[in-house]
Amino acid sequence: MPDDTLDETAKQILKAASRRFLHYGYGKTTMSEIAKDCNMSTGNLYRYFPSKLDIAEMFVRVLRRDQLAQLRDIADTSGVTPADKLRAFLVAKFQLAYERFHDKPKAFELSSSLLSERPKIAVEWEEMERQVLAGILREGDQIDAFAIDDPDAIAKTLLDAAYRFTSAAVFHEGEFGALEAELQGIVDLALDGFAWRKAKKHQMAPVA
Amino acid sequence: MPDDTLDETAKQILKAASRRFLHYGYGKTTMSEIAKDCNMSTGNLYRYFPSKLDIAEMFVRVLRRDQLAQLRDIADTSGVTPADKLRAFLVAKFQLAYERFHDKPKAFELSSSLLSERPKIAVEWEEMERQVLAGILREGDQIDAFAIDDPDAIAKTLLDAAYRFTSAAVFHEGEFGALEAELQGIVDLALDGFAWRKAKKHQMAPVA
DNA sequence: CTATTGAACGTTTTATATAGTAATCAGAGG
DNA sequence: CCTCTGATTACTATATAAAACGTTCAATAG
Repeated sequence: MPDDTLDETAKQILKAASRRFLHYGYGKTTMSEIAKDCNMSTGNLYRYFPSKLDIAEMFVRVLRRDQLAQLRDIADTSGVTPADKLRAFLVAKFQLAYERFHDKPKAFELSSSLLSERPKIAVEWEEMERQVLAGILREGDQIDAFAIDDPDAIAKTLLDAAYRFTSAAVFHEGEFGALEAELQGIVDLALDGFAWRKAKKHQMAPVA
Repeated sequence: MPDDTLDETAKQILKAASRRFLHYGYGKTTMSEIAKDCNMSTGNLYRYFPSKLDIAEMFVRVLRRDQLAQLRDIADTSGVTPADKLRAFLVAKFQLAYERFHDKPKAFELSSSLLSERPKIAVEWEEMERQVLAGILREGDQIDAFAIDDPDAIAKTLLDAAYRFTSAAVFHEGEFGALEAELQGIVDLALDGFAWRKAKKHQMAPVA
């Protein structure tokens, strides 16, 4: 959504700002540089964005929209078991956090600056990602792969359990492969937990 | 161990420093203040501790020794199922981290300062705690409550899964009760995972 | 010889002055 | 009217000077 409701001038500003944000970082990019890149005055920038931070927010929103789309793709792929989707979802989320921290330091700095000033945005994203994960769980319940009462609560639990590997705020030390293996250990255990709950449900049903 | 190998003068220094660390924080405590409290010169402090940071390290070691003892007590209690021990262990670890962050800001600052300069100490403590948890798992395996191949690896997985709630480095927002409930959700799922593995093992055994 | 001192040293932290920046707004241009 | 400007303002960050700090060590005391 973010991109499309903007007029041409706003897009131009966003593009110029994005280039500088990625190259020099948020703190080292000035409004007058952005204005100069667009051949306009600093004052005019404020006709299109309320503040510098709002330009950054729009930029990060675009990035995150793409990442969320990636996670949705995983959830919507047909011919994959819910268990594999769950696994793929968490590994992809880990991979995104890992890359952001290790390979894209400027984007990481930008995200950090933004989220420290606008914490609600993080909550909003977490909520959206949780819904995608809850969708996978719900599908698993319907297909009878899992037995899940409250998909949203379980999604929260899974995200908590994977937090160490999926939160960009946590420092990721160690090799990618080693960290991924540890995450897989968590996923394995969770899937076995689901298997047990499913078995228990089927066993109980006739009794009740 | 830390406390006992020290002579009287060193204990006196440690005591004076501890009082100031807890009251004013590590950064706002100076070596000359500690010296004055002990009626000695700054230079003499260095006959008993190599540096200010080493005084802090000794102080925190004493704190942590008590906390580790608390966790060992949980593991060594008789008449409690391994599952309940596991739960109690993780909840206690969460509670310690929560208190350190919320109720003892100076101790938290001290820990942070120390661990940023001496990261190996954190690794050392994690290792010790993991061994205690692995002991609980091993007991569970022997009693046949769990089916666990590699207790140490599984302990690592559990600590990873609980990381969000047990790492002092992670900002704990929200009420204690709500956070504990989320942690319990993780423990529940993990225990169900163990139950499944146990069931699977018994089912497989006759076949092989 | 051992235990202690306190001035001296190099570094870090803090206080202050300076420069630069984000955001505003009265007015120019179309 | 509506769009845009750039000098102005209040604030923030950077650079510089001053104070404080951790640490050392030659000298002193017992």
